[in-house]
Amino acid sequence: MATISDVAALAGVSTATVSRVLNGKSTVDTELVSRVREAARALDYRPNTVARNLRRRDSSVLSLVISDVENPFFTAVARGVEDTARAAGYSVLLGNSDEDPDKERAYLELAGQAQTAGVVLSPTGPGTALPEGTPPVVAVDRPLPGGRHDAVLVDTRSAARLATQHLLDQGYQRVACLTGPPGVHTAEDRLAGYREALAGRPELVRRSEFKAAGARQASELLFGERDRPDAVLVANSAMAIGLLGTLAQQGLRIGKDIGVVSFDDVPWASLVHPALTVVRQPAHEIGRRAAGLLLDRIGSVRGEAHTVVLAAELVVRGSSTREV
Amino acid sequence: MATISDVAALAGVSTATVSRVLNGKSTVDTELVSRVREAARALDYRPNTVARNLRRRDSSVLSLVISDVENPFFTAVARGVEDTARAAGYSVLLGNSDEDPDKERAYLELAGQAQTAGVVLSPTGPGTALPEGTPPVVAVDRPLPGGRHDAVLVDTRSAARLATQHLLDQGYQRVACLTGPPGVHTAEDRLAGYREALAGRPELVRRSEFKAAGARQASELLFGERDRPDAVLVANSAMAIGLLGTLAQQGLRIGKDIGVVSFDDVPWASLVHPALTVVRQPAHEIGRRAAGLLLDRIGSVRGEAHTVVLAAELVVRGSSTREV
DNA sequence: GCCGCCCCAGAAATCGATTACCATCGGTTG
DNA sequence: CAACCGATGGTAATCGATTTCTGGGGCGGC
Repeated sequence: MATISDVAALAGVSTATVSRVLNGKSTVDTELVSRVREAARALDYRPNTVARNLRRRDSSVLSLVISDVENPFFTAVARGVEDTARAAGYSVLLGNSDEDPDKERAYLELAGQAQTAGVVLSPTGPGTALPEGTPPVVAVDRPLPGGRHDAVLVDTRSAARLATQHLLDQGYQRVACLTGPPGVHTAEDRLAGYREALAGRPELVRRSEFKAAGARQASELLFGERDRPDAVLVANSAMAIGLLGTLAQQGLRIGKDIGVVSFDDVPWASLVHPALTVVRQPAHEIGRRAAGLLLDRIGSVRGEAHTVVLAAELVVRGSSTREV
Repeated sequence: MATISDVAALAGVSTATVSRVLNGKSTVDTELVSRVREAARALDYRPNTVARNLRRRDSSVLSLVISDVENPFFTAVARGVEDTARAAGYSVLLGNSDEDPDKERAYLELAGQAQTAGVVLSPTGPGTALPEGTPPVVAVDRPLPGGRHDAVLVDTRSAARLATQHLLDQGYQRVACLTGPPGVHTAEDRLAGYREALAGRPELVRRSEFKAAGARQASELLFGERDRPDAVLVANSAMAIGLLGTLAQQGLRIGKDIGVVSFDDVPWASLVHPALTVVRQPAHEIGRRAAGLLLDRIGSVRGEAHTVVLAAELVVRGSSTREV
């Protein structure tokens, strides 16, 4: 790879001039400008971003650290982040923390040490701490403890309340909630909304990881018991897969014997029969807003932390409507 | 952030000694070792990886450039890459080319300029060229033109042939193939396998992007025509969503009126009714093998290009079996 | 005609690490 | 006893860019 010195030598100027021409920072004689451009083209010169970042002490790369790349919600968020970042001339480097605080920490360290300009982060849990030297952070989906950082969240509690209320309105009597691990903010929030809607009725709560396998196990236990629910609110799409597997195995007719509402409007939600009622979260917009906040923050470090809360939408389909 | 000079000053030694202690490259007096370690701890020192990479002219980061983060196949590949990379002490930076050659090129440039140690790439198409300065590359899913690079592929052609044969064996007469855009290797390969199985029977081929919307349109046209197929081989899971949507709309009973086999064993394949027959590709293993090859290549640049071809498996479920 | 100012471009410092090279010291060998 | 050797640690070069500093030349004002 050609370096800036090679270009300077070929053009017969100093490296300072080459840099000035290529960055357009200062006026340079047009004759020299064309000599430099010519030389750069001839050598197929590309600036070494490592050297540039070292000197400039920043870079035009955003880190995106998400808790599960295999979750369609987060990949949609990732798309949103990428779209606005690219529009602003930034690239996005994606790390998958896999809900593991150690991996998360490793990626955050990398984000700081590699001098990325900022981080969009979906924190694994309440224990998430930012290593020293971490650039500006915007939390998505879940807030960071301390509340000193920008965040883009969804009013998932209201959504859970409305979804539960909807099941009750449809005549389901005994609504269960299958939510995520204790301490995970979204899991607790959805549970809280569920409880609000129950308004004193007896609750029926099970927890598992935000994965299909865990939800499968949890729901098998739930439906193996005497006092079965006749409806379930399930906290994400992967868990819905586990739940629906169990229901099929048990021979329960969804929408009749059992009502189901899931979080996240995945593409296949309309393909199962009956189609799945879901809480649709504006995943793409979450990503776009988060990237927007982050770019603002990078532009000027000052200012209060902003928290944006977006609304979720209940999309009613067959899985929750009693076919009378 | 503390720098190596701060540590050196606090420990009363030179930066060279600090570096030697922290990298264990050379023997250093135990007294100095402990002073340095103490100082590093006291200052919460973390080496600046940008500076380190500049000097060492490499890094322990792998780039992963995939063509669609929202495609479960590629996210599973990504998990595989990440798993082996992390085990070897590497981090993974993920870029989403979104099947767009320009974005792909931008990420490849970044991979080279940021001095990542290597790239795992699913090329967007036959036009993919590697910019000068690109580190070692392993292609996944689709080969790179020229054949001078390592690759991990799937024998998707045989799989397509077997899948088509399976549909014919089940008594379907008029099997269509809904595949990806012209020139995309996997699209062509699957089409070729389909044609092999047809063995001269009249073919019925439609193409669209590897996305649900395109497949939906294409299949609406396909089923709007006079001479409809009675079975379809569809080239990926996103396209299957579009196809299944059309079939439901048309009131066709899957597995009876119409047989369906899709590529990619997504989690929801068993949840639709009837369950979807699929070609299961070993996505996670593809990622692991690709990262393995890449790490080998990074270790020693010499050697022939290796191409690993993995087998895919036909998983027969209800969507392709005539319920007699 | 002289002084000061501005503009431009080169020289050199800088970012923060690694590492080639050299100096010192204690001990061993011929 | 001189020459040598290995271990150790400091000095300074280096990676490849950006940016500050500096100096020379041209031009306007007095």
